[in-house]
Amino acid sequence: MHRSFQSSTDNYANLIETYAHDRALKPGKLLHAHLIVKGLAHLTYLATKLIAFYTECGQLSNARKLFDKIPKRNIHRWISIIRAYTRRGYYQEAIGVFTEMQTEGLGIDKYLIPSVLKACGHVLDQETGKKIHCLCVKKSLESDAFITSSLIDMYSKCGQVEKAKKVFDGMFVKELVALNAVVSGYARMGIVEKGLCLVEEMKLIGVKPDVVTWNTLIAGFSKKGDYLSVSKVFELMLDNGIEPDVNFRYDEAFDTFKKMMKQGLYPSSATISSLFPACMTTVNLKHGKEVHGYATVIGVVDDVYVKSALVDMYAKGGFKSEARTLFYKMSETSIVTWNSMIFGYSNHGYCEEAIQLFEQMEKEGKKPDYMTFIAVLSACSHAGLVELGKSLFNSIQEKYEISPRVEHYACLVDLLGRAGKLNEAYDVIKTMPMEPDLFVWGALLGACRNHENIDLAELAAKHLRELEPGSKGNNLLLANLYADIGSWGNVEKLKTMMKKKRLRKFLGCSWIEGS
DNA sequence: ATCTTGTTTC
Repeated sequence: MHRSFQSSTDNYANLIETYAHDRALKPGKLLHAHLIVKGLAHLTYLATKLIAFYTECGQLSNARKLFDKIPKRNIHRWISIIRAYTRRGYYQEAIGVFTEMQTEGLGIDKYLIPSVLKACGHVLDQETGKKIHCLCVKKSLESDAFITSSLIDMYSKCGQVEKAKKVFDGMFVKELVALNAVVSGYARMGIVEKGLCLVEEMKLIGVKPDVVTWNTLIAGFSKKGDYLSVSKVFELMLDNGIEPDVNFRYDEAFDTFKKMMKQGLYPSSATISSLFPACMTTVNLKHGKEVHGYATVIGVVDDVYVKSALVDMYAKGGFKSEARTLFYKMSETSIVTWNSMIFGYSNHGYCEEAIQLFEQMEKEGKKPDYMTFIAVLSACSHAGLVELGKSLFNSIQEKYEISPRVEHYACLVDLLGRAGKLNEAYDVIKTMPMEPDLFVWGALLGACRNHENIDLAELAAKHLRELEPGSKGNNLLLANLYADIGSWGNVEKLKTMMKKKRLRKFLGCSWIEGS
């Protein structure tokens, strides 16, 4: 190949990458046309870049068309489209293409497997994940650190933390990323202590935890409301010194947080990137702004994690304009940020805006994920938009090819229940493809109280007692319902039953800010 | 050379 030819294709490739990065659809299409005229568009090297470009712009059918033009046995085309899909969150599609590739008998590529496993983890596709695990064992790829870390992450995300741990135990050199993935699995299952133990254990053999490790632990303990452990982790973090990957003044940042925590201001929703639990769900804008200022001063405010956490903080607190300003100023958006905004709108009664933002995502070719639908369905629920909610629920699978999770069914039951369609809600529960969890029955019970349906309420309460034997809250809800309709005998019966079972009221943690 | 971990929940 001529040198000049080579360098001109390289230039084209770089240009396509730039357009992909900027999601500059029009210039990219023009360049594509130019390449066709020049007779260069068929080159695999450029075609694979164009596939990534179209995927990045949300133009899936164009990406697929190009993909179909490259000869089937060319491995680069498979790698390029699967990676592009995974990057943009088209996980189901990525898995689909991978399956296609297996059908073609092309075997597995060690650089491709991590992307596919990532996709499996995101859509909870354990079945494909396990198959890939088997293939990796067959091809002796389990010793590859990237593959092992990805396997661990996949099991961890699918709720199989013990399996993740087993793979981790088999690792010859313990990778930090793999450790973090296991810890995150423990956190997800609510057994963060195990994660902390593992971290301590790994420190003994020279694996140094990093920012991600600490954030995962803090997030895990915060979610459980175990603030004592949160401070313990903070102390540990200080003792260990953080690997400085960003150049700023850790000491001052932590002094502030330590001071805040001494005052009882614990971060209750875990946050941020390079050390910034920018915190507080019980939104205290004063401290939040302080942390925001801090992040600005030390120059981490543009970090996507930091900014997402800030948007979330403002959105949670109902500080609409602050959240919105930050959101629209973000150069790099993450699906989490969109979701936080939609939740923020929805939880503060701006349901119309929540739905509008969802529609805007669509316009911008941003693929919603399962969390987006929880957010937008709860907006419909609050606004009483039953029909819209139902059609959105159906679109999850049909249009977006995301498998509805138990959370979505809980939203649907809530939507129908609030609207008084209790029987329809119960039908959903009877026909849903997975076991209803406590949020599903909880939604039904709540609706039963508002719409005074004793039979269904008793049924829901029965299931809740089985799912959550230690809790008193659901029985209280039922007792309130009995009281509402004046069924005092039943109230007494329930009280006796609760006494017998010694159901103690949970001690609630609440934090009220002193002015 | 390409690939993996941390932010959002009814």
